[in-house]
Amino acid sequence: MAGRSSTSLAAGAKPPAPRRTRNKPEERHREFVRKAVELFAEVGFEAGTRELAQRLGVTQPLLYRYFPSKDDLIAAVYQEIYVNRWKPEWREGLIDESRPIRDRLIAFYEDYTETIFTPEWLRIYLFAGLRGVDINRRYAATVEAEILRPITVATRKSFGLGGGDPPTPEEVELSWTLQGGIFYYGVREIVYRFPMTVDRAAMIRNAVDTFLAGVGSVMKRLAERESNSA
Amino acid sequence: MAGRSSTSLAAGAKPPAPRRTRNKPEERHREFVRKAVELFAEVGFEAGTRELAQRLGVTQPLLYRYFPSKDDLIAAVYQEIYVNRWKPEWREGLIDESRPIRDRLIAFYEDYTETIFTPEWLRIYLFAGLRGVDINRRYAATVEAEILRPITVATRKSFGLGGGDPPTPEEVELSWTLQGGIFYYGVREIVYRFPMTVDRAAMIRNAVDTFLAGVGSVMKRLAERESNSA
DNA sequence: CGTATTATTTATCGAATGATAATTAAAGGA
DNA sequence: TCCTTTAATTATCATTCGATAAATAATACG
Repeated sequence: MAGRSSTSLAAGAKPPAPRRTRNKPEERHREFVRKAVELFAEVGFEAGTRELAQRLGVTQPLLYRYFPSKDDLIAAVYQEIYVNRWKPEWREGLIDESRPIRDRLIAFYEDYTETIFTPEWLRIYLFAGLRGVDINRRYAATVEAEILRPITVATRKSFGLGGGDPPTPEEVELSWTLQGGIFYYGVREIVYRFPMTVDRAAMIRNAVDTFLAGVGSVMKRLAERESNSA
Repeated sequence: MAGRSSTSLAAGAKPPAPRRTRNKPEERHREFVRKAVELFAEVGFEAGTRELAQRLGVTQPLLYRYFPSKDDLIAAVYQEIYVNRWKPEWREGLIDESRPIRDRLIAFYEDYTETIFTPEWLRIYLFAGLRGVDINRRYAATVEAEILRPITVATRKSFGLGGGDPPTPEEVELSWTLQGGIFYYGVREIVYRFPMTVDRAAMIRNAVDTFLAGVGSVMKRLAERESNSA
């Protein structure tokens, strides 16, 4: 709430009394990034710096005191969303062999979707991917390493298949299909505002159950082909 | 090939001899749309009309003789991609009960992904969804009606479950998960340029097999719950 | 209280944007 | 061949954009 007032002044002739409150740089920095996340999620990265300044109740050149360029501001937005909101406990929960695989998967996807199924997360993610590939490629690499490989290994173990060796690309791709299916539910709901007829929890449960009920036979076939060719 | 020449003139001082070839409006229209698809896929809809004109070897105001505004040009691009490239035979193939469900699904997804797994299709689709929701919502509604409901019905039949009545939302959502999983493979490959380790055909085969091997038990559970609550 | 620091403002630049009006010249028909 | 039509051009306007320089005033500190 630092710096309320804005445009709702009686539409007189004179400039609206330049309110000038002096804030700590750290707080301003955080405030700027937070509002930038909001604005970029709505409009995209073409959103003007003037629009952002107006929403902050601040003049436009002030932004350039905190961020050397608009691209630096965008970089801070990426950091905020895709680094700060990542939870290491996701991986930890998935490799916790004391719980059934089904519980682990459902618990993970319920928490994960709670984090990413927001307009801010999803829309900025899509904007980023269309602007340049590095952010999304790096994020996808992290997801594969920290989420999908653990899921693949845990699933394979649950079917009594070899647990030690690293999962094959084709096995990991099976987990990607589950991940993508759930992800796309969020895109339809949040980004495309498609009228959803099944609630999120039921979707996750059914997707995970279909995956676990079906992936065993495919993994077995892949394992046999692997051992035959070896 | 109407109007070659462009910027590769000897970098003299004088204007590059205004080449003025007169073309039929219909051809120009198609040519403009085709190049607009190309440009918008690369840069997004913020791409300048001057850039487009330059790529066409034409002056910028000429665009406004064929399209009253940039938004009309964008609308023509949507028409070209999401209407003209839709194949009614997709639905026909999926409801063809003379072939096994597995063959139908694999054949459909191989042909469908061949159509949509291009930078033009995918990137413009994502751009469109971030610009406004109507295009994508309408497309998703078409996919659900023409593709996913047939898939759901055919799958249910293949498990000996009731074939007549319309599929429940939860059943359709199961097919959406498959659709989304495959769709997201294309986004990773084409848009994010993620290094793919499994080729498209294998991915489709494994995704469909996992779906068919797993969806039966979930559909049966849904059917039982349905009949119990009735 | 008075002075130094710096957060914030005002003013402005240059480039790029979508769009319009007026002008020019290529093609088709008599 | 001339004349009508209209495709395509040149010239230009009003906005908006990211960014910079200089002026101003709120705070911290002595």
